[in-house]
Amino acid sequence: MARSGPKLTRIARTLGVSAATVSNALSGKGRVSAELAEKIRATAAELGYVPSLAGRALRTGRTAAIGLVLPDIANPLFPQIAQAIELAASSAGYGVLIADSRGDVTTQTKAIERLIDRDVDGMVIVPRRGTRITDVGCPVAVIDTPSTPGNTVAADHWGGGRQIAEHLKALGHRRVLVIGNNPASNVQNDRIGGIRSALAEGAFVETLWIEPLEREQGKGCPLGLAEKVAEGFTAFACVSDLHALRALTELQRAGINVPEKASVTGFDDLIWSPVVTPALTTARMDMTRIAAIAVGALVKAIGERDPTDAAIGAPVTADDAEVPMQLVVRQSSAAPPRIQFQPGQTTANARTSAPEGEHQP
Amino acid sequence: MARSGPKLTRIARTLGVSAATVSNALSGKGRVSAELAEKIRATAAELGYVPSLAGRALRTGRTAAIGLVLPDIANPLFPQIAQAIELAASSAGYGVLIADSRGDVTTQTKAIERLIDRDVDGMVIVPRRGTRITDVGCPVAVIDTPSTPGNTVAADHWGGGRQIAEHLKALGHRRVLVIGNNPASNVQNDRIGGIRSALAEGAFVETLWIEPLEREQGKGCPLGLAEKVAEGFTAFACVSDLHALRALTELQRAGINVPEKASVTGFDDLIWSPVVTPALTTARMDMTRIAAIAVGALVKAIGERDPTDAAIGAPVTADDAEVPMQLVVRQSSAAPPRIQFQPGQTTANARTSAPEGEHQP
DNA sequence: TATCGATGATTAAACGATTAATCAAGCGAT
DNA sequence: ATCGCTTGATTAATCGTTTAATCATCGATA
Repeated sequence: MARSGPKLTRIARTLGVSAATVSNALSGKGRVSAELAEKIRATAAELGYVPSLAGRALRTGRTAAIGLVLPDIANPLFPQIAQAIELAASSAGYGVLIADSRGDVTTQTKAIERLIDRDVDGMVIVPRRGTRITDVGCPVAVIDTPSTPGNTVAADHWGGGRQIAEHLKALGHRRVLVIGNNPASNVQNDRIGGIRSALAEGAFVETLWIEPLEREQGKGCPLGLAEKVAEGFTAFACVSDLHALRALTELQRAGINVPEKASVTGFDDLIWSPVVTPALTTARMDMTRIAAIAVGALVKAIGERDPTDAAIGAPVTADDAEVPMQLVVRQSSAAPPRIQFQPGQTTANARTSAPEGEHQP
Repeated sequence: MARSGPKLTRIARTLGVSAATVSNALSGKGRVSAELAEKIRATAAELGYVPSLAGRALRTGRTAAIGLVLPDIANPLFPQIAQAIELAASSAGYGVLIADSRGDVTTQTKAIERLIDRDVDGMVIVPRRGTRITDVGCPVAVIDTPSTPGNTVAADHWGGGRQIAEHLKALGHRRVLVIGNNPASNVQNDRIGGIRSALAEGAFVETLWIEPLEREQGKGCPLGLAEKVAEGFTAFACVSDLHALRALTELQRAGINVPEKASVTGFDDLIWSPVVTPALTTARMDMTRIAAIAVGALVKAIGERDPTDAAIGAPVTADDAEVPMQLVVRQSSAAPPRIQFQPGQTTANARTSAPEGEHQP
């Protein structure tokens, strides 16, 4: 209720015109003379007029609010996403309502329903791994991965995987262990696909899935990376910085120095990545751009939509659905130990990227 | 606009009564006979009636939405907080609008203004370190620390500090380095105060502040913990798990095994705490309870407030402003190395808490 | 000069709910 | 039988904005 501020009628009365004229002048819609419009804008600004969203919503059927649905709000990416979406939305004049789904599917449905009941104009959904977004009854932007059908916009996870892989290859790694969490995740599969494709010739790649392993051995169980090192693996390419962190500390704990004896890479450039020792090499998404595209497409769809009609179909589409990832090289990746080098390899090139100090045996 | 769903009048027409009666029946306010009320509720449920928030907001001046303001949305605690607040708010019938302030003070003010312009009924603010909440013009619940004036509810950070300290003391630690980020933070000061107070007799405590150090030596600089170990420090009590992680990896990297040669503790039980090796000993806040109290107090204040009056004064108060923290003992804390033990110490007791394997020299 | 069009502003209805004021009916007591 | 009170429901106003329809004015055209 615009906290006791001036209403439209207040401005109208002040200038001796009708409320409709004020509305027209401010929205630039009806027919208002230039000078009167200017005068109206001036006094509106002077009085600090802020339109009542409630009044407008009632009349137009638009609440100027969008919902943000994340599968797992405990996801460490959440801050990045929320921040980016909020920025994009607020500069487009939209508010952001959050919906928690605690990973649970039924809870997610409930959360979406609550948003609908609140009459959001649209929603941004980062779907839970593998979940298909059912028709929700308002425009929806989906941020998942380019290979997902119905995806609106996403980082080029595959390309990010390629970049990580190229980086490791250039350093001289030939036996790489890819560490993922759950094979049902589209994002993870794309990242891994990218890694494998870039490493296809001349390198051996194996994949370790954490979640199945933990179902067997219990949460937080060791991943057995020391054994993998013994098997000749020199690099651990993790599908998220969280797993990279896990790998890093497990290796360190086992006395395997990173990056001298083994390299570790992650994804997403999460908060701790630059802070740990050694700082993590990772691939970052351009969340600001992704959010801008998602919200842009959403707002466009909202504008084109007749607010009185009911459900609409598929998620909205954007012109630019694929945003490149950026490789961030830090200290957790370097050339593999000498003994692992294959004959004919350009060791010189690889060595230059290795951090100073702590040389290998 | 309750997406093409049935309106009040629709129910009224179906039953041949007036809209006012339906409204009264549903809200239980006016005078409606029991059987008619029941019939109305039944058909409302059957038709799937959802009241239009916009219509209601316009009439009552209540939007049933609250704002959530966090100083730094990149804060890794954000997911926990947001999740808890959202849960508490939604079960009280409120939606949660997020406001990003990117750490910046002016941006924070802007964000708060946007929330006001959106007519939130109240807001929950987790203030930036040291910031006093100016009068915002709607009820406000502040979550900071019990010692902050104007605080509504918070974890007992001091008590959490004491628990960490008691734990370390019981393990036998006598030289403890406390690691904080910024001395201007109320929360950090309380945590450190608690630690120091419990360690006052019979132990030596020093505090290391990261932010000042980084201003000198650059972001991500080493904290020099190996030197501290050489100086005889056996435990590093960090004011956040993020710093604990930094300390842990720096120590591991320097070849100092945790917890055999040095213990590391954190705060907040962040996402990675159970996952790293060794898993972090930490102190957790009961965010669910804190959020419930904050939102409860807020909702109460909203209910008592006359929606037409303007600014109100101080933040709302709650009966129970101090929620105890919970010590979570994991593998990163153990008895200090033998050589550090003071004569007359009950080493047996301390040893029992130490993890098996990897014995000290 | 009467008419047509364009221009600039006003009127009034509508969005969907809440609520104070009003009204009708039933019943007990005077 | 009438007055007054309670009960149960209706009427109508209201919140603040938007917008279709209307109206008045003036200049130009026939």
